[in-house]
Amino acid sequence: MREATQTQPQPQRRRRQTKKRMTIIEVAAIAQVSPSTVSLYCRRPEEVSPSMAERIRKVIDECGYVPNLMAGGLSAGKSRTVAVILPSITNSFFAETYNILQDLLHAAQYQTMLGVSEFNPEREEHLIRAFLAWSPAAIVLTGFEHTEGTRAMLRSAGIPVVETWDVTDAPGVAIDLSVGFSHTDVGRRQTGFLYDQGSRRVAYIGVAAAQDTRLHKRADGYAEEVRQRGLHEPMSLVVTDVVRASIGSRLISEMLDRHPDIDGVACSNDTLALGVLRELACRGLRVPEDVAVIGFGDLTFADSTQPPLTTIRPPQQKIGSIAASQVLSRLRGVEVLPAHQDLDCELVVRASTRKPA
Amino acid sequence: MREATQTQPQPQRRRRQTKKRMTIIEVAAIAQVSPSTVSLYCRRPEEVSPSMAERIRKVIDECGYVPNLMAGGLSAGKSRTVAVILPSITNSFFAETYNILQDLLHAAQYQTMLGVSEFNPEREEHLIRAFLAWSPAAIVLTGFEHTEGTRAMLRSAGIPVVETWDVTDAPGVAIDLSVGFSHTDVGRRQTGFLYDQGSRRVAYIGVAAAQDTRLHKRADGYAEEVRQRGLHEPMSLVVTDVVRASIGSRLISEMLDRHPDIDGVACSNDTLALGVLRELACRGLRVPEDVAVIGFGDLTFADSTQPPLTTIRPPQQKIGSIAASQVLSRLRGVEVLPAHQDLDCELVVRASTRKPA
DNA sequence: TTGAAAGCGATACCAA
DNA sequence: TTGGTATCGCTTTCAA
Repeated sequence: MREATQTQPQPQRRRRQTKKRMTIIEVAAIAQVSPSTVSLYCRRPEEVSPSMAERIRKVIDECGYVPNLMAGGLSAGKSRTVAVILPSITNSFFAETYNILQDLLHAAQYQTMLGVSEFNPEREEHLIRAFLAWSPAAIVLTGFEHTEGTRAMLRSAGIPVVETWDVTDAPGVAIDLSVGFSHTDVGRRQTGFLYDQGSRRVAYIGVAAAQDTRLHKRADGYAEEVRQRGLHEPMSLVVTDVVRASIGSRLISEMLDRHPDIDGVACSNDTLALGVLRELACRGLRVPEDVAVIGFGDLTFADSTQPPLTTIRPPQQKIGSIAASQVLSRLRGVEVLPAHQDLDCELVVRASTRKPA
Repeated sequence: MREATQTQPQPQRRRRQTKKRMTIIEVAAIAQVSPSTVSLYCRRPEEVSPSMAERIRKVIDECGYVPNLMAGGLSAGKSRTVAVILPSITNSFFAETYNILQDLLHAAQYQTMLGVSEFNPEREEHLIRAFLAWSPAAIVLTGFEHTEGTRAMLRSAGIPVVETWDVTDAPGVAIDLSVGFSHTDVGRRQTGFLYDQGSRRVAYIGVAAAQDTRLHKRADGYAEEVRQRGLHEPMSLVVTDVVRASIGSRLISEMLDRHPDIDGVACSNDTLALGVLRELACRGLRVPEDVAVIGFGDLTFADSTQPPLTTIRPPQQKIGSIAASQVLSRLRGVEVLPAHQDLDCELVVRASTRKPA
């Protein structure tokens, strides 16, 4: 409801009634300097003389002045914001990457905006479109799988783009910068390790959102390794579903029905592996004596499963810190080398596999 | 590097050389309407005549016009952004709340900015200060524990504030709106259920960041219930550390050393409970026959531990959806009732506890 | 229903 | 080093 009358007409017609935040002009007035100087102080304090700096600092502190980033961004044509898109943050390894990224970028005075795409490229495009309306200074994505629309938008946006959690050799695949690791290698390594510790018939099970190409690469790595060893045909079971441990139980059951003689299982994910361990225990199969199990992710529970889970630990934090430094270097105009970083995963050997010979 | 000469002086001096995004003025020119009309169409299409709307829509689609939200926000004095602060997103129940929030707010054309406070109120204050520079339309926090600075900033910001994941009776504690559940009740319920299913000596173990007051409330609920039953003194072990399953093993060991006769354990967290299960198995104690175990969180692995874990499931998604609707109602000027929602948790009974009598 | 014009609060160029 | 001033792109009165 509005007030029916106004006692006195305001000198300027007012557009908003809320108590307004302080502006740079008011700060300048109180500190008895020009707004330009205050602005300069806020952005590059070292270029202002110490005496003025001190005067301005005091006023800002006392008044609790918070600069309006929208005004600044509009004027500068860009904002101190970095958009980050992750496929998922629930019980996944990606969350840790965001934590590090947020910390590092925040320390450099950049805000992060997080979008969760649920492994869906259309959703990702939608998120990116929304983010671009904020003129972000840079954007961090997961993987190389994007819609054409996404690629077009990002190219014409002319800002640094970092794609994470995967690598590519093929030229022209990466939009700009990238940091990640080879998922094919992960699949090979999981599988190879199972053979090395004595398994002779190794299966692969996986669950993921339809569009999780990284999972499929890991499964491909499995198949390559199996073929190279030449002991049997690949036996893999990869389904599209939400990742729940109970699905691991279901999948290993199915696998055992089809191939009762397997003695090793590589899983696309630790959560899945947990379900596998449980199902094997229920069936009276011993781990690792009858069936060895290896996971992926090294999630927080992996060291306490029964038996503790051998797994591959992706460089979650390193991905975050390198992505941050790539972004920051680029924004500072420093050349980023290498533009594409290929990191290593760590094999964490626990009790769900035997000691390799 | 700059161009050495300019063939013709530009009509206006240019400030930036990058290819610029399309503006509302250009859209208006092409569609042969005024910028005001385009703006109106973007915000309230129904107030524009169908013929004009169609003309504008076509131009926007064809040109891929993306409005500059910073300009809009600056002009309107507020942005279509909602800041969300969570204590943690790695292997925690909070992540799911963010997913739902993001979805619902996005559908209503609001962006979310996520900050992770790591359970640290100072960090939270810092994040909020940074967010406020974007003039968010609303802000969603976790818990009622904030610094004085935070409370002051939020009060003077004059925007809807929703505090989540906890409830309070005390007047003046909540800043504005809230939605959550009673952690004391959770502690009581975990404990009560262990008694009900036959345990006579129930212990509590917990791990959390120092400032996680909600965990302490759950531990308090445990103590209350123990005292009410009157069978023994409370036996609890709550430490400050990162949440890893292996810590559960350590804590239950310590507990058993001090109190070898316990026959029930309530855990502050499922991850912890996993470590407990493992340690009990290692010691040859049967679950639930010798010691019954109950967790909190119903994380994705809880149905596949050995044995599957009885636990309390917090209304993660409901918190997110109610928080979103509280925010949206308030922003639409609708009165939000009730302003403080007290939700129920669900007891999920699995095999780590006996059947209650 | 449509349009003209005055800001919104910064930045960045240039001159002093 | 400091300050004057013209924008940045949109929203919002208010008048037509």
